Amino acid sequence: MVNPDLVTLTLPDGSCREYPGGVTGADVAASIGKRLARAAVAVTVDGATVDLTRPITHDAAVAVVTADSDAGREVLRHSTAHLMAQAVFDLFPGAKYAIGPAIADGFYYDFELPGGAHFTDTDLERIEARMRELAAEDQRFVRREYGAGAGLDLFADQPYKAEIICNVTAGEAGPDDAGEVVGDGTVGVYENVRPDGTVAYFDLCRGPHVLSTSRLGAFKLTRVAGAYWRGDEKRQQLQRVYGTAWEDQKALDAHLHRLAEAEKRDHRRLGVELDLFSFPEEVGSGLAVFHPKGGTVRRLMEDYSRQRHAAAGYEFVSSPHITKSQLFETSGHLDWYADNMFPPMELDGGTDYYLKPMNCPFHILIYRHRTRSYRDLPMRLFEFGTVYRYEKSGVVHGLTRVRGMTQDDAHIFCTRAQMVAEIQTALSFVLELLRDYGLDDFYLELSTRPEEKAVGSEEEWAEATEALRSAAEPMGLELVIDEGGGAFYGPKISVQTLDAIGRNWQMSTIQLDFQLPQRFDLHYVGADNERHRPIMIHRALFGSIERFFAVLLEHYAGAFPVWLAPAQVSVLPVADRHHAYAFRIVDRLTAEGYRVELLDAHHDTLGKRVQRARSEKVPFVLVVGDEDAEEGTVGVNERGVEAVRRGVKVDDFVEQLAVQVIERS
RNA sequence: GCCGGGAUAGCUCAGUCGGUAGAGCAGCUCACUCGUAAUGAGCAGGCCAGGAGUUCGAAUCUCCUUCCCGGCUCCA
Repeated sequence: MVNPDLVTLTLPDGSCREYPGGVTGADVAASIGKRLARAAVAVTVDGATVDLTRPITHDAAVAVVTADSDAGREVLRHSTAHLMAQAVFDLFPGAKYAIGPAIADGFYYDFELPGGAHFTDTDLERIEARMRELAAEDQRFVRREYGAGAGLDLFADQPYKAEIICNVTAGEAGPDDAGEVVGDGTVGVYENVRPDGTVAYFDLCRGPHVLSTSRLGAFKLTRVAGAYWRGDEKRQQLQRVYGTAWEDQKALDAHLHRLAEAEKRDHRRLGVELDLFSFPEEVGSGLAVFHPKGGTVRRLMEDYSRQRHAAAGYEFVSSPHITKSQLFETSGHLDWYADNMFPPMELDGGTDYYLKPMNCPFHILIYRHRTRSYRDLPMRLFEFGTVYRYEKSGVVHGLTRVRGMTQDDAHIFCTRAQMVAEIQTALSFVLELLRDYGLDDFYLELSTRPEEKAVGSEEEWAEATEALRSAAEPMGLELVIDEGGGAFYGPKISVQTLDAIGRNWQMSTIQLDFQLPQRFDLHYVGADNERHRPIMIHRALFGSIERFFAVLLEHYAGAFPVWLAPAQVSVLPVADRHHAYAFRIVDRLTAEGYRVELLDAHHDTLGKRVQRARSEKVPFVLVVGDEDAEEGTVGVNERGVEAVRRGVKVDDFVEQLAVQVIERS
C-alpha cells in the first residue's frame, strides 16, 4: 500500500528514500549530511534543476547540486548577477536592467544607466563593495510566478524586461531569453527578501537560485564594456559589467591565477619578449612586421607546409597584391565584401585598383587561361597569398586579427563527382598537418548559408552544405552547426583547434563554391567532349600564417619545439680559452643545418649566459669547458629538464638533436 | 564602427598642487675569465604618441588625430 503522503525519492547512488510530500531539496540534503546541506545550491528533480526551497510532491529522481559542480557554479553565478544588479540599482537609481546570465567562468549583467551614463572602473569597485554589504544582509531568494499580464505590470518601467516577456509569450524567445523566463507563459520572478520581510530587489528569472545572498562571497567584478541589446549593432548599446564567481575563495583565487598564467603566454607579450614581431605605429593598425627570430619560425612553418603541399599534389602559383576593380566586380566581392576591402586607388586615367582581400579570383584566372580537360581535374592551385582586409578598428587583435595577412591558400577545381572525395582528402590533410605542428585536439564546425549576404540558389546551397556534411562526418570528430556563418559564395567547414590550455581557435577553413565558377564562366571538357562546369573548393589550412603563428606561440608558451625554434642550440664556453672549442661545436652543428648561437665569455658570467639562453627558451644550452675540450664532449642542458648531463659525446648529442627534429618533438 | 580605459627610455614602470624627466632591466665601455637561473663600475639613451588650445609656464588641464588594451558586433 503506497502512502499518499509520502514521496519516494531516488538518489544518484540508486538508493531510494521516503520523505513527506512537499519535502524540499534543502530538507533532502540536510537528511543526508551536514556537509552536503552546506554545499547545496540547488537540486535536480527528474533532471530539472530547481530551487532548494521548491516542494517535491511526487516520486522522483533527485540529486543535490553542490556549489563545486559546473551546474552549481552556474547557479552561484546567476545569483551573483542578481546581487550585482541590486547593487547597481542602489548606486544608480533609475537604471534599466536587460539580461544577466551566467557564462563560462562567470556572469555579466547589461544595464542602461539614467541619462546615458557609463560605468567607469571606479564604479566597478563601488558596485563590488555594495554587493558585499548586500551579501552580508542575508537576503533570501524567493521565487514567485505571475501570468503574462501581471508580469508586464510588474516590469512596467523596465522596457527590456517587458520586451523579453512579450517575446516569450509570443513564442519568439531568443536563446538569451531562455535564462530569464519559464517557457510555458508563466513569468518567473525572483525576489531578494531582507530578514525583516521587505523586498529589496526583484528580477525576471527562470532560476534556480541559492537560498540567500549570504551564500555568495567568492566573486570579483572584472570589467565594464559596452554591449548591444540582443547583440544587434543597430540597437541600443548597453553597459555591461562582467564578473566571476566561485564556490569558495580558494577556487576564485585559482581562477585568477589561471588568468594570470594565460596572460603570460599571450602571444603579443611573448612576441615582444622573444623579439619575434612587432606592430610599428608608423605602419598602421593590424599590420605586423616579423623580426629575424619570428621570421625564422615563419619560414620553417612555410617550408614544411610547402613540402607537404607538393607531396599532396598541389601546384604552386603566385599572384599580385592589387588588381583592377573589374576582377572583384565579376567575383562579386564588390557587391558582397566591399565593407571589408580597403578603398580603391585611382590610376591610369580613372581605373580603380583594389588591394586583394582574397586570392580566389586570381587562381580562377589561372584556371581559365586555357581550356581544361576532365583529365586535368582535380587541379589544386596553392599560394602563400598575402591579402588585405579592412577590419573595423575595434576588432584588430595581435596577430590573430590583422589587416594584412598571408594565407596558405589553395583552390581545388574539380568535377561534381570528385568533390566529396576532394573535401575529405583536404580534411584529412589539414588534420594531419596540424598534428605535425603539435595540435591534436579538434572539432569541426559547419557554417551554413548567411541570411542576408549570399549568392546562388537555395538548392545549390543545400547541395553544397550536404556535400560538406557527408565529407565531415567520417572524420570522427564532433561536428557543430554554425547557422548562417558561411561565406557569401558558399558554406564552409572550419577546423576548430583547442590549444594547450583549452582555448579554441578557428583556423582552417574548407569552403565549397558553386558560384564563382558560374560568375567566371569556368568549364572543362568532359569525356563526352561536352563543356561542363567545375566545382571550386577554397581551403586555407593555417587560416592565416599570422594567426597560426599566434596560436602556436601561445600553445607552446613561447617554447617552440626543436624543429621550429628560432635558435635550437646555444653554445656557452666557460671561459675565453674555450672559445676555439666552442666554435668547433658551432661550426659542426651549423654545417649539419642546425640553428646555433654562441654566447661568448667576454662579458658575462656563465650563470648570466645560462639565464639568458633559458629566458630565450632555447631548447638546448651546451656548456663547454676544460674537460669537454679534452674529451670531445659537451654539457647538455635540455629545456624543461632539471638535471644537467655533463660529458655527453658530441656525436651522441647530434644524434639526439637529429631524432628530435625528425620527430618534431 | 560602438562603449570604456590607456600611450613617459628598447622593455617594465615612477613622476604629488601645472614649474621643463627618474628607476630597474636591456644596450655600450672598462675591469673580471668564471662549470650552470642576473659580477662590479662607468657611459649613453626621452619632440613625455602626434597636432591644436588654455596658461607667464603643460608629461600633467581641454579638444582632435594616430596607435594600444578590455568588451560588443564582425572574422582567417
